Amino acid sequence: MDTGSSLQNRVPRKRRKMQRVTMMDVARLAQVSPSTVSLYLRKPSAVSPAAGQEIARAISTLGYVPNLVAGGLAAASSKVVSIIVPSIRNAFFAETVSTLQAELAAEGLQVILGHSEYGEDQEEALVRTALAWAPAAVVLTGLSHSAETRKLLQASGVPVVEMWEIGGEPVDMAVGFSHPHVGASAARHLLAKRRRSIAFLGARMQEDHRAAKRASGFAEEAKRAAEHVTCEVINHPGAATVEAGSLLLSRALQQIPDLDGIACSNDLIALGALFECQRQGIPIPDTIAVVGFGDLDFSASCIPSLTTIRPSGDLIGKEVARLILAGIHGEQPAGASRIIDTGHVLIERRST
Amino acid sequence: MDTGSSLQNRVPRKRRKMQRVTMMDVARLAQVSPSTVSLYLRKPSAVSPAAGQEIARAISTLGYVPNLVAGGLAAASSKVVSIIVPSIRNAFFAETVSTLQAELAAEGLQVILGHSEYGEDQEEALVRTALAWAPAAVVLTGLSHSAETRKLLQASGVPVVEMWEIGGEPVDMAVGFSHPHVGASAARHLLAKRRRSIAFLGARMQEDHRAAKRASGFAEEAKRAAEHVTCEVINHPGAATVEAGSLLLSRALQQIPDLDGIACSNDLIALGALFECQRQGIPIPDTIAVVGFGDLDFSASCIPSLTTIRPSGDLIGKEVARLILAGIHGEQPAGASRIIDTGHVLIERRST
DNA sequence: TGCATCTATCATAGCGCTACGATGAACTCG
DNA sequence: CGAGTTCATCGTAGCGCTATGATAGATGCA
Repeated sequence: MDTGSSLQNRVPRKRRKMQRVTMMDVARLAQVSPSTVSLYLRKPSAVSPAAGQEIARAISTLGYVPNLVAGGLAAASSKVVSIIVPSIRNAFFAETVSTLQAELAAEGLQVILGHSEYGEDQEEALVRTALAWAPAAVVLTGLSHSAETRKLLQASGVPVVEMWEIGGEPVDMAVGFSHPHVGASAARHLLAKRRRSIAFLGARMQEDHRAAKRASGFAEEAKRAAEHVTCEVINHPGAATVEAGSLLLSRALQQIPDLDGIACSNDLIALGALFECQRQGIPIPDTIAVVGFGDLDFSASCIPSLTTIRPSGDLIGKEVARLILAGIHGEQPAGASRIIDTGHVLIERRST
Repeated sequence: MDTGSSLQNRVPRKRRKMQRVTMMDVARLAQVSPSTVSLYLRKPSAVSPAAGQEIARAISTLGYVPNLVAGGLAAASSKVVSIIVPSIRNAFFAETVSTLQAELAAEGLQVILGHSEYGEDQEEALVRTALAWAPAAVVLTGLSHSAETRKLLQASGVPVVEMWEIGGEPVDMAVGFSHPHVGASAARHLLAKRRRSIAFLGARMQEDHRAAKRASGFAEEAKRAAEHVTCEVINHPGAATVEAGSLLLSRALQQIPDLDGIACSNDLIALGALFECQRQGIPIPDTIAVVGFGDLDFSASCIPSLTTIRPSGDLIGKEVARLILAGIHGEQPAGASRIIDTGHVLIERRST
């Protein structure tokens, strides 16, 4: 209708706000074209020092902040890595996410976080929105996912790293360790300490498949290793907390009166068991030996100090970052190098 | 040069890959225009049931995943909330972030995470990249930021929530509690228990301003409350761990031989102190009363159970989410309602 | 001096989507 | 029965940036 009349040469005819300082503004002030500014931002060496200085000055004068959303769209790859963990409240994953975030941030990558709460459907929804960001990579926890999740990921063509578990076929890449082996290590250690009535105390194993695998590795090793060994697996349906550990120990004592060794699926549970023994006056390790998992903050300092299996969430984070960065820099890991075993270490302390 | 000759009607003349299933593809298959698809995605009720069904079918046939990067650019507001915490390894922040993530995810908002590691410069860099995503909101920890950070945030016009601290002037909104008050509560509790030689055990207080404020609130209350009260603040330069707690307790005993009460800036430190007392055969609370902070997982179950101050990271997360969502839905909180005091609760248990 | 080779810079076409305004068709009602 | 209203749908101009190829100048070499 109106052709943009009157005084203002810039009638706000169309579209939204135009507050933001854009690359155009910087270019105008620095007396260069927008492309040069863009080039300077991505590859400063390709721009003459004079122009570069001018641009830098303009950027700081205007307080320009590049719009990564626009950049991501134009470049068809946003500088984002999507991480999906069961829960960040879990110290294991907190450690991994923390390390991963730090490593990726150093390369200018942002971390987008999601919590699946151990639910496959929830994970699927998270993967869906994750992919909607055209991420540089997607990081998942474990190897168990819904069929739809796998399909989505495969179809997207985005690099995928599954962490904290190996021993199955990953969608793309995997960094972690074998959970059955962890369980087996714990069992072997207890058997070596001449324990014959042992139990695995776990929590939420109906959902936490990895904990369940540690339990079955434990049970199988116990069965294989020797005759006249009693072995039970006891599950607490709620979260893995110190309180759950106390409950589980009481329950184990009811089921196995001559209990002399336990492995816990988590150091929090082990700590709860320690406390419960102290309450009941059961000497550790004399009567019951305790092996934990996780080597958490308190495990070296508690009384008695806790024998535990350290999976190294830190190392997992570092390796995941390495794989992702390698992928971004063009190297396509193939074959066996797509699966990295970070192993586990049994740290013997006073509780066994 | 070449005009796009030969067999292929779609020579890859210009630009990048065009693999992705776009809204155009969906529109084509569903026999509607792209705008209708977009409308359907954002407001299904505005589209006729017939067209909607057709579109839904097309989406699932093609496995279409909308590109939020493009959407964010077009709408000038990406569906992202940037959260910057000192460290996710800290159980407090893990809890808050977890809750916040869950609440925001329910409204279709993604969380982008950054760790400042208690560094103001690092925080500034994080804020800069955070703003580069044109986020729907930015969430920071605490009220202490570099001048440049504040300027950046103010200039951006993005809603900002500072959490885990109130008692100063926020950039925009704040949700948290008063740290000096927490310290004072701890001091009052110890004094009420007739303790007269008390100490505050903290870690990393040169960087963790909030812990430092708890300490000074503690010291001031002790000074104010009564004469002939000895009060020391002892700092461990490293991270707040159980081990640091043991060290700090030993140090406190050296400095104050007749020590009879301590407040710890963190339950991990308190647990370390508990363990150290147990090792040295010091009865708790008879000889030394212990107050913690955080009400962590183990605090109710340890021996003796820990008197502690609960700040409720959960509640903070919920309130932050509420503020953000209100802002997105157009309500602009003003005045006092921009600052929410979540308070703190002292939970008395066996350690005092 | 003439022509090929660099180098620094630029113009421009999208990236995939949303929001705006417009267009008909269907419906209402005096 | 025609003017006004509502409703579903559409066409299209950007959002701010990057990547591509083009264009001048500067330089090299015969």
